[in-house]
Amino acid sequence: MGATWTSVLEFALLGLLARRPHSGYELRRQLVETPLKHFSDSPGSIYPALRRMRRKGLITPTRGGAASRRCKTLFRASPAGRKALRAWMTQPMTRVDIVWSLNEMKLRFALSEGILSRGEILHFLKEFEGNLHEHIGDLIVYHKLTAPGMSVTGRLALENGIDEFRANARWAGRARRRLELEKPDR
Amino acid sequence: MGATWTSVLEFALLGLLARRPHSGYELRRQLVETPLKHFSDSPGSIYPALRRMRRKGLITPTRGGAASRRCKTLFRASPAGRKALRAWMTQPMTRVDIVWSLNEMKLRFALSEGILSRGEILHFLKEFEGNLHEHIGDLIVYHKLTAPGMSVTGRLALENGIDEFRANARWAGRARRRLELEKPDR
DNA sequence: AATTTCATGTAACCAGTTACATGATTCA
DNA sequence: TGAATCATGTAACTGGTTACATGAAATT
Repeated sequence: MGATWTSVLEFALLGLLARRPHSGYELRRQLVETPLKHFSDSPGSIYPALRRMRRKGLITPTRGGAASRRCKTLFRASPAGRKALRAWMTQPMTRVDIVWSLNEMKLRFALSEGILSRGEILHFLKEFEGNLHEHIGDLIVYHKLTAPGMSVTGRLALENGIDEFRANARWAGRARRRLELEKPDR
Repeated sequence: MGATWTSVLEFALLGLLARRPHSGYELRRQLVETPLKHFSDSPGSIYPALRRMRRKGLITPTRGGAASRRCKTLFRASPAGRKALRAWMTQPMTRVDIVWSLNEMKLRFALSEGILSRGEILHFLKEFEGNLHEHIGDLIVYHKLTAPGMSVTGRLALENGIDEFRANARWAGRARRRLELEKPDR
């Protein structure tokens, strides 16, 4: 009871709505035009999600001034919505998240600017990198143990997974260093 | 009508059953213990999937000899199942698949040994690599065009995507070269 | 006037998740 | 005997997909 579940799609929408108000249509466009991190472009996912979020009090409808006579309903993140967004973004990351929710973790990062502090974003990257390295270590052990008995394509697929996680770890390191350099204070 | 849809999970199970008979429990274990490519370990996904596959004639129950008195029902891929598996694995790959079904493509590859010929597997890798390079090209263009207006974390997330696809492309090249070298004939 | 784009919905469906439930077999 | 593992199920739920449907505003 009371523990209202919020889906990843809802957080994605909430993240966009925390920056500035959007209509359902605009949100849909944003999601579709991003070449990464895919959600379906069908209205059948966005509009029901918006209704759910509204019921939960995460977003509130807004009148968009005289911007254009189209856009019937603009939404913005409510204070409760921002709070929920922050809570989602600052959840401690576990090994399980790396394996099962990698994309969700990346989404958290992608939307974090303006919501989290520089320090919190850096902390996220450190956690991300650490968990990735641990998981890569496990994968290498698993590879050593089981590769001999595997099919060649199975083994290659496993190596692909290791490569991918390594690319992520390297990226996290680079991203962290870049963030540490730029905006040196404040 | 007649166009029986088969989910990715079902193909994963079918791929395992094409190698050798398994019980539902064994399949579940196989899926869970693989550190990559995740499906849930709950019986609520495997057993209904097996029933669906059985209805479709993709698998047939088998008596596992006197291996052990446990395992009540072993399944194996039927000829129709093998045919469906081959058809799935040899589907031409599109750019869309790279973006929306990357994991499915990898699963196709991982299970392909013993089902596809060496030439077909190599062809898959070439298609994979080609599509990845095209997509990476698009992402770089998109990055150049939109990066200035993006948030730093958004831009970094996009770069993460590019890195990941690049890692996949490099892997595909290495895998292809390895397969071309070993087993030099036959 | 016709077409395209903007803009929002909803109804049906379905696979996968969660949780609950059961019973047999092996092991301590 | 009791616990852990093997082994298979099912009922309820839910979010996302597909497809259908509508209408207004802008563009041609």
